[in-house]
Amino acid sequence: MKTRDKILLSSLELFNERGERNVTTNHIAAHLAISPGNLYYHFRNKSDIIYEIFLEYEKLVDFYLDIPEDRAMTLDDMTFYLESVFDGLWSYRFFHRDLEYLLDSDQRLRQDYRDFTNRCLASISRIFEKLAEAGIIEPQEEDLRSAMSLNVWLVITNWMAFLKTAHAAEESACLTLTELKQGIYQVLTLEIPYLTPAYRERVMALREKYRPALHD
Amino acid sequence: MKTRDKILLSSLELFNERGERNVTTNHIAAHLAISPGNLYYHFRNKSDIIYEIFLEYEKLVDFYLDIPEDRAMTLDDMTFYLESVFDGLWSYRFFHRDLEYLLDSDQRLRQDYRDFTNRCLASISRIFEKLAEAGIIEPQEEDLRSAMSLNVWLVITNWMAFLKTAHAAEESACLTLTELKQGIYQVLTLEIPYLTPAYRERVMALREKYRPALHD
DNA sequence: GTATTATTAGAGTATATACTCTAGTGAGTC
DNA sequence: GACTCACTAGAGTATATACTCTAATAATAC
Repeated sequence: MKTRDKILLSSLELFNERGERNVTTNHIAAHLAISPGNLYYHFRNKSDIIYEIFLEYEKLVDFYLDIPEDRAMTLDDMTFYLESVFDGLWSYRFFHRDLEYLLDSDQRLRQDYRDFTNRCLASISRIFEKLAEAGIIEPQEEDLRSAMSLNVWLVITNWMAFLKTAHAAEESACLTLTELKQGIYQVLTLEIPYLTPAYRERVMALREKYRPALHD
Repeated sequence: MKTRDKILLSSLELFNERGERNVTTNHIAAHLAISPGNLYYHFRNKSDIIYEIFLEYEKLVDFYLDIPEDRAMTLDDMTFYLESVFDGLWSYRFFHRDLEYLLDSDQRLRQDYRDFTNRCLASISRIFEKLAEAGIIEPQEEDLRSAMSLNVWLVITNWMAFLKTAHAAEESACLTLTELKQGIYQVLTLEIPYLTPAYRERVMALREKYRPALHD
């Protein structure tokens, strides 16, 4: 594997584990057993590394949230979207943690992230629309749909932060993908009142699968 | 005013303006035109300053979320809770921005914040319960009520972070209390499906007051 | 082979950061 | 006037951080 790619991979790993704030370029170089000079040969600065990682993240989520327009939406589709988005969130979890600081340090990233958010919100809204077309949820006015989409986005992107702060121990590492996916339970909670009678039972059963084991 | 109090006040001001990460103890001292030594005479370290500010924040929110048990809840009460909580969030807005890092650096704070969260969640849940007793919303099972409360908490505590990232310009300073209160619109969106016919119109009208002016 | 280019090591730098240490000052007490 | 004690100044320190510079080595092109 190319050094450049190894740097991106290690950076992501360290950022996720310890938080971007606690990971310096020297740490990254040391972790790879290369020199700082080498790292700076491949990247102009730390922001550039983060920016490239964001581009990967963006690509992944855009791929997941691609909505097929040639057919109706199924419950399986919805499950896939939820699972995928939380997978993506997990893989790039450092990103949302220090988001504000990152955006303040890199205007390119700020603009791109803004566009990214808007695309995600549009996708979520489109998913709601197609779920309604498929008779899974009741159709809603556009106003309500976009406000709901925004709430879904808020719950999704901040679920992990909540989990981390709710944990008693400092070992942030003990957070698991399974726990993260309890976020799906929270998202489905938002949908409950809008479910059609035909699908209510099935969605509730799906939701039950993600119920937190023990609310500590 | 005592130097100690001035330090707390200036710290809060600078933290809110620039973010805790961008404010050093030297900055704080310089801003007050006192020496670093002076600052460290009053506080053992930066964490201690933050911890004391948290205690203030906690006290304020606990005060706001005190729920009178001797009478029924009104719509005005609900409006008061929402307005107050967003006011508190605004006054201590630096806190949620770097929350994870802050909790990692101070175990005392982690434990206290955890308890604080649980109290808030309990209050939100209790508010829902009393809103149901007052016939404003339909009563719900406890399970659903706590999941809903958690969603409300997520929307409230992360609304500002969302606003900051959605803004195109870097001037985070241009964020206003008015914009922040559009978060109330989002919270009320969560309640819509549960409103009783008797109150639906009134709550919807209330919600309309907080509607974002222009969804840019 | 030779020239060129891509890659790497590793020492080094300017600056910042949280925090310490010593030497006071000034207001009140007896 | 001597003493105490809360408070303050300001220089200083150890460490960290992002990043640079030079020189060397490996890979590739001709």
